[in-house]
Amino acid sequence: MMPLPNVTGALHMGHAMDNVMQDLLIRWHRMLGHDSLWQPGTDHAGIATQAVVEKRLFELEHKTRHDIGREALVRKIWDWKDEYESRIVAQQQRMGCSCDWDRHRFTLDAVCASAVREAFFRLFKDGLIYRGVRLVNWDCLLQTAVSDDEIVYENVQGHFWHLRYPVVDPKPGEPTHVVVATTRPETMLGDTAVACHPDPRGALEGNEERKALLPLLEKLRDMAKDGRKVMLPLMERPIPLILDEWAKPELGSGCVKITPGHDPNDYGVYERHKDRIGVINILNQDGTLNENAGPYKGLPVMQARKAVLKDLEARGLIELVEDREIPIGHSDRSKTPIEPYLSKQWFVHMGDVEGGVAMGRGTDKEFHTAGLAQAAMDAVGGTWCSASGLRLTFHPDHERYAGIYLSWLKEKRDWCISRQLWWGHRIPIWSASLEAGRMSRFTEAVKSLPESTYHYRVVEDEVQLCLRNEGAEKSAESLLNEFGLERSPDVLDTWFSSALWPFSTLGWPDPAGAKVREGQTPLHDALDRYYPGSCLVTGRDIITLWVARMVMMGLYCLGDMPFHDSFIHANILDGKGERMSKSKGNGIDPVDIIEQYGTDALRYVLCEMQTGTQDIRLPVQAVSPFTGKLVDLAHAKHGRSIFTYLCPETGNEFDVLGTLQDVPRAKLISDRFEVGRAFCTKLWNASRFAFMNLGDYAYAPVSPDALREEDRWILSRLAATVRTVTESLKGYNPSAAIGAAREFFWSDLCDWYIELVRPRFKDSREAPAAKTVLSFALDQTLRMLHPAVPFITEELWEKLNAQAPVRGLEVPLPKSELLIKASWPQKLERFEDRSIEAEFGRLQEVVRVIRDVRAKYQVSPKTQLKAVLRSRGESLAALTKLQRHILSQAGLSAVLIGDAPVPPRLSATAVAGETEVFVEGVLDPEKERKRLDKQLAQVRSNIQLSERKLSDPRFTEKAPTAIVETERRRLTDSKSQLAALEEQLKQLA
RNA sequence: GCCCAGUUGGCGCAGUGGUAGCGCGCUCCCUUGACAUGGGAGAGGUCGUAGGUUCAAAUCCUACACUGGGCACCA
Repeated sequence: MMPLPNVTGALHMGHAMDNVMQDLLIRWHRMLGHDSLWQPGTDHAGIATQAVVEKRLFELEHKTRHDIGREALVRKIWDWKDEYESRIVAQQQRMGCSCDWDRHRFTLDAVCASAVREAFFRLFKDGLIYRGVRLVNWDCLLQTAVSDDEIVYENVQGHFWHLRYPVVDPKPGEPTHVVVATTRPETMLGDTAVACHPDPRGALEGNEERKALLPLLEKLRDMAKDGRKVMLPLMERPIPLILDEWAKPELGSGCVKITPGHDPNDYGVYERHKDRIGVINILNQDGTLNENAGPYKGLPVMQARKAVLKDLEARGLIELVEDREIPIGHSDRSKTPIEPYLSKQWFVHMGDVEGGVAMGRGTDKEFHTAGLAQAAMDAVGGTWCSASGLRLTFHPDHERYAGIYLSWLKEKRDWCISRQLWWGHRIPIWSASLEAGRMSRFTEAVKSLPESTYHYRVVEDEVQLCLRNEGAEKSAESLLNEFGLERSPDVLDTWFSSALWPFSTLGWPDPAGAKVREGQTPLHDALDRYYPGSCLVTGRDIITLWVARMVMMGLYCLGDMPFHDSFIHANILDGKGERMSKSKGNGIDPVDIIEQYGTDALRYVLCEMQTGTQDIRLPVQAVSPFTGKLVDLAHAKHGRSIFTYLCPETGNEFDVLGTLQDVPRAKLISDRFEVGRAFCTKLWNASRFAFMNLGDYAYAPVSPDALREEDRWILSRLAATVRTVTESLKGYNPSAAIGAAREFFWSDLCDWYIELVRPRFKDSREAPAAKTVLSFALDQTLRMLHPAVPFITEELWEKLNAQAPVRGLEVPLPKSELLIKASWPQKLERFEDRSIEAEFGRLQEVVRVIRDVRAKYQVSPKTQLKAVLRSRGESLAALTKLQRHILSQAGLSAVLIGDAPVPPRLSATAVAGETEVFVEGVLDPEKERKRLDKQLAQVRSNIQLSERKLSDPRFTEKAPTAIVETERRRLTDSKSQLAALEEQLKQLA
């Protein structure tokens, strides 16, 4: 399942990472022959989208949603959705996402809507959805409840006011005032009590500093026991002193004002003292004060605060004002401060339930659990697994991500699912307050509805009727009218529908009857075939909001996991380490990268960056609209605003958000993607070379003995690479996979094999085997790279098919016209050959040493040199065998190899492992001495290290023998190197 | 406040007990028919700090510092 992007706006690099990781996996699995579905879609994103559209409506037309009404606003949001959904799909398609596009879904599609309806119905019937009066987080601008997850805390410079509440009729020896402190003084208008601790002495045990307060607190405790009151100033309302442990003697004055209507903790206090104190709501939905605020009615919160303070000041009731940094919850969407607000909302019961909860009721996977949250907790780690044997594993660091998941779930806090919005799935509840007679007539009449299409609950005098689907709505029409039942105007939290995404998209609860859009693939067996799914790919910020809820709802509705793997990829940060986002002006549109560097370059680099749990810093550059050059935003100077920068060359100002009319817009990109472009170019050119040389290649089986050393070497390297790439993908490590493929392709195939094999193409006896191996290696390379860089590999595949239609070694490989449908490389273990790789390692070492001599002496590559190699053991054998390659790769006209050859008198010398290299005819004693000195220093320090180790009996006794052996060998090698170098230095002198 | 990560060459990152790697950037050399968006060679790191465990620590443990994240709370 694709993590459905919000239709709030276009995709940025974070989404690109998410989508590319999914495409990498889906293409790989497709090549492995797995039955694969990648279900694409978009999310209506309730509050987020409505907020964006409302904001624009106000900016452009100076209207609020109330000015234009529900229908008109919803129409505008649909327009917005259409625009951005098509833009998102276009972005994803340009990124090469190989989704099942004919199954694209939107969370408000009919298919999804029926799942939402069904899930809601079941939860309601099971008593897991209820309506309650609760203190919720209220967004005064959008005028809706928001969940805890939609709040961001920001530290704001504020004050801490200490207020004095007069005691009603103080007796002698009693305080005349009680001091309470608050950061929100206006809430005092809604105070219904002042609390102090029932046992201040116990609470202050061991707290010497605060002991002085004890007499006062004990006095207040006694007064509270006595039922005494204080006078709430301004409102002139007597309110009781109560005893509650919420009052912390170690803080402030030790007493606390209780405002149950506007503080979650105080609401808790209210619930414990319902018999004595009440709840007063002083706010209107728009954040102004209501009639309960008396003279302050109509004022917005901040103005009311000033007025209240002024009046308290005038009465001398402010004891102290402290400056203080206060974390204030802001609505993530409107960015305005959240007000705790008492209102009726719908909740999903997350905690344990008496008698437990039946999960997947009616399916063959049905099981029982203590509660919804508990079921989701059990699904990760532990011994639980579903009836089909599944549980959830996070990748690449299960413990870490499971920790985040669990720490959130274990709170088991009820989930507020109602939103006072117009954009979303409307809650399928019809309700009315009925007096007793009508209520009993209703309960009779409702029985006429088709059984199992409805469920109702009576709470006090209110009936709450849930209708299962649109059919049920039709049959209930007259009943609804008769009793005046009205549908809730609220819509569901957007996460409610996304929690169902893994099966709502597949037609649950009725795949056969599911109404898909015109031209889309009908669902039929889709649910059986693709649920449970296998893997969910997402970022870690979504683990709680979405992953946990999908698990919960999947288990509840179908009795099984929506997926068993969750791949958590890195977040993309900018050059300063800040999260990338459009609104911050550091967001990169993947399409801009694609235009600059190409899709495959984008994908290649994203894969390379996805290493593990490490977030990725992606330095962002603007393309200067004046010079076309890149300007690094981490170091550029700002212009007039934080979204404008100065072009360092021209000094002109440009804008990265594109909101300022008079300032030119600059595109944002990152030169980090150059690597990807270079890789693709190299791949293209190397393939071109192969095509040129394959010429009239026709496949003929090649027996292993027809292979030359370099053929066996490259096949061995290829075999190891296929293994590494496959294992890395299995372990959700794209970086390791692409790294291994790159290393093979570039460093082995291009830098060595192609160079070694080049001469053979001109030799008719040598050419066939070389062509067979080259075409095979290229074939396998393209397959391995395809999931990461699909476009260029597909193009090259077509050309390869034209040039060498049949490829293979001992047997021909099955043909595939398209690479996307070709199979993943088979294991090539039979070619893994450590000894040939070791031999080539020695060859490469020697060649490098000779090239180094050339570089140091600035000998032109055209100049052919002569060399003498003094070697022994395996090195001697390998070098002798590979002599022709030494000649061609080091640019030698002659080479003499032996265990005791006579070194030329005047020669540059070097040591490569067990081999001494003498390059004839080039010698500058000064330079030579420097080179040898440097090598000597290295060898000496190695010897010192080894000797120190070996002379320590603790090492030789305690370390594993293999390690000690290696160390001994290292020392012998180093010593013979030392001797050789010293000998060479002596020759110079 | 609690918890979890990260800290490795100028930059971005690998490396989880046995003498530090990759890519970019940098320096030098090279336009030889795949490729200068390239090739060859090279310089550059006492692995955040301080202790500890171990024959041996970038790697394990403890503390601290900084950065990021999660959770809770904030009269």
